[in-house]
Amino acid sequence: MDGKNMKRVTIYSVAHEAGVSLATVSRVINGSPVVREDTRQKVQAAIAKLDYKPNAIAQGLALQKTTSIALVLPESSFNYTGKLINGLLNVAKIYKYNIILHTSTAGINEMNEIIENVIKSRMDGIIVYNDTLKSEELKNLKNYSIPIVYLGYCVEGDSICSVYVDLEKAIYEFTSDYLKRGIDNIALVEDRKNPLEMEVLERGITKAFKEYGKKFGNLIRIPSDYRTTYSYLRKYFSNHKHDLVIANRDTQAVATMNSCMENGMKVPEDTEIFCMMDSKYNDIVRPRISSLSIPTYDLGAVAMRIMTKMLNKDPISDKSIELSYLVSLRDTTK
Amino acid sequence: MDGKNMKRVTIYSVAHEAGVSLATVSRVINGSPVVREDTRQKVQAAIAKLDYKPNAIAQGLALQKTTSIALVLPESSFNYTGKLINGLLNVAKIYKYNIILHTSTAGINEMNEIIENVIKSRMDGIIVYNDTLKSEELKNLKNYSIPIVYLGYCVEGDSICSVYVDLEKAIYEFTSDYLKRGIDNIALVEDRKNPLEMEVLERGITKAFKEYGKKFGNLIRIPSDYRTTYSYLRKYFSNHKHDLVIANRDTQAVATMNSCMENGMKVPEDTEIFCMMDSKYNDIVRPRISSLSIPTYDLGAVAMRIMTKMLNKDPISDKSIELSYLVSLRDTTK
DNA sequence: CTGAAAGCGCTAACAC
DNA sequence: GTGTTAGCGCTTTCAG
Repeated sequence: MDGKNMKRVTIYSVAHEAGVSLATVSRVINGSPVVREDTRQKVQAAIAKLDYKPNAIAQGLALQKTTSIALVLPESSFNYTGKLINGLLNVAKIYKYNIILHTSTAGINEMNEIIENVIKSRMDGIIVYNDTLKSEELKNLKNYSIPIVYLGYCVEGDSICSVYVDLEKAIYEFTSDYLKRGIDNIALVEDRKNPLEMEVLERGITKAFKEYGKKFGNLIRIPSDYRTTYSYLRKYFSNHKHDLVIANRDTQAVATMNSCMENGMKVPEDTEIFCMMDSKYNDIVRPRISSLSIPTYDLGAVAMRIMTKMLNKDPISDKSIELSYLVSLRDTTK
Repeated sequence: MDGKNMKRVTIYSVAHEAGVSLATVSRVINGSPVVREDTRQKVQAAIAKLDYKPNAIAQGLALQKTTSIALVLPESSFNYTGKLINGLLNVAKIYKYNIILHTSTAGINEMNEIIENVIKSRMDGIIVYNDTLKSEELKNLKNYSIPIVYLGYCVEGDSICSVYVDLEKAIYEFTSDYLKRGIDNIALVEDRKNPLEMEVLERGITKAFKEYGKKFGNLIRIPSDYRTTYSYLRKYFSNHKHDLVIANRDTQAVATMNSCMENGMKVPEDTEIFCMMDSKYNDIVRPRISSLSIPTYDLGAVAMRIMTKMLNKDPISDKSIELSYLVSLRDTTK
């Protein structure tokens, strides 16, 4: 078959080839039960012969739906959203949905651009991860009454569902356990790239301290003139010492660990280290860093599944789904 | 504005609101220079008033193009394709192209499914990373004369361009340098997940050995009954020793390092370690692993740019673009 | 069970 | 300059 000079093969070509009307062809394409068996055969033969592929664009126009959904992620987040994407894609594949990938840079106002695009392209839905979407933009999106699945936080709303892990509870429980044992020299390393997540973590840890009649004061802020977390921590730990240091991402946890060790501290004997967001590297690096294990794959898979439900207008028992976490204690915990 | 019960706003609505014909509205949307300034104003006012967004699907139908291109990656590859995606997405954004993300599992024959989808959705082009696409499938794709950009290897063809780094040359040069110094106890760790890449590496290293009148024989195969590379290497290095061990991905390099050290070898004194595919973790892990630095971001960016050229039918000076690499020597090299 | 025809929203000749 | 009209490829009443 020579694609180059070939006339486009449309539903008309098939209809003509099979000697039926295009309506009939449409019926067999869509598996309508009314068409007689022998005509179905004829049509299918014609389809095969011409190698006909229904034009999804035209179908989209006629049906007012695109079976495409937009996925918006923070730029450069693939190190920790990789499994999420796999989960999402795998169930999207099952339901025949296409995923259009967008990334947004924190701070830069390109989210509205993305929304514009999503509306113009008539996406059936949009899945947004984390703090990529500010509430004003969210409101903007609501005007178009497009189904939204929010990943990472619990967000309530009309055509919004969310799938998340309660990080506030996680860090609250984790630190409470230390406080109970009288250990309160606990520090939290700032993650400059995820301000919203930081807020959540700080809230959780503060709550734990308050319950024990104490005040949390060891948020290690990384000054903006330091390019990397490591370069600052290296200095910080030369004259600071904590019993437990909690970091958000694996890179920050490793940076913490390296900084401590290079300043002569023993891990975990002198300071324990804990990482909020697990990654495969936590198992690989020595000593292996203890961390929270979050079902990232499931986050994506569940998000996509609930999206299909919204699109099918299926009843949704729970508009916000909380997934549970595990604590994986490894070498950086006593 | 109440999206729910609002009538769809189309080009007709705008035309009516502005008191012009839909052709005129179409002209101002597409920035045609012929329309008079005051009517343009009228139309734009109407567009703003109605919050009209052109339907990209209808445009796609009329223009026979979707401004969408498919990106096919190996499943679970996001750890090392993350920057590539960022590069791709950033230039796609500039040219207003949407990226539809697909993943394919090695071995499983789902590539044809993806191709089917790509054709049905009338993607303008397809960008494929690495060994995701076998030659038979590639031939299949050629029937549809859809522009293809192949990432990772040099592939020649009619409507095919490729962007790649010559890994064979890289490993050839790197090992040659050792051989020149008389060091020939060099081993290569198998990467079960990237068979095609392994072939390339083996070819390069074998060539280097041959040029020095030697034979390369230290390919460390990971038996299939071992779940992880590490679990096997752990055992392997209890009775093997090499001067230099080369691994493909960072995880394998770290696994190698851990295995060596846990078997009492000193790195790099006893054995040096080198990693073919750089990642940010190589800088973080201690000792820091020496590696090849590949311009992953550029791979994506260049691929997308050349794709736009193909789509614009711009003249393309070079259908296959080789990007250069750097060797980053860190702590695992003497 | 099948066909005819209207419509999905937009573009692009072609008139005026 | 602007309007008219014929597609783009498909779905879906509505007849028969």
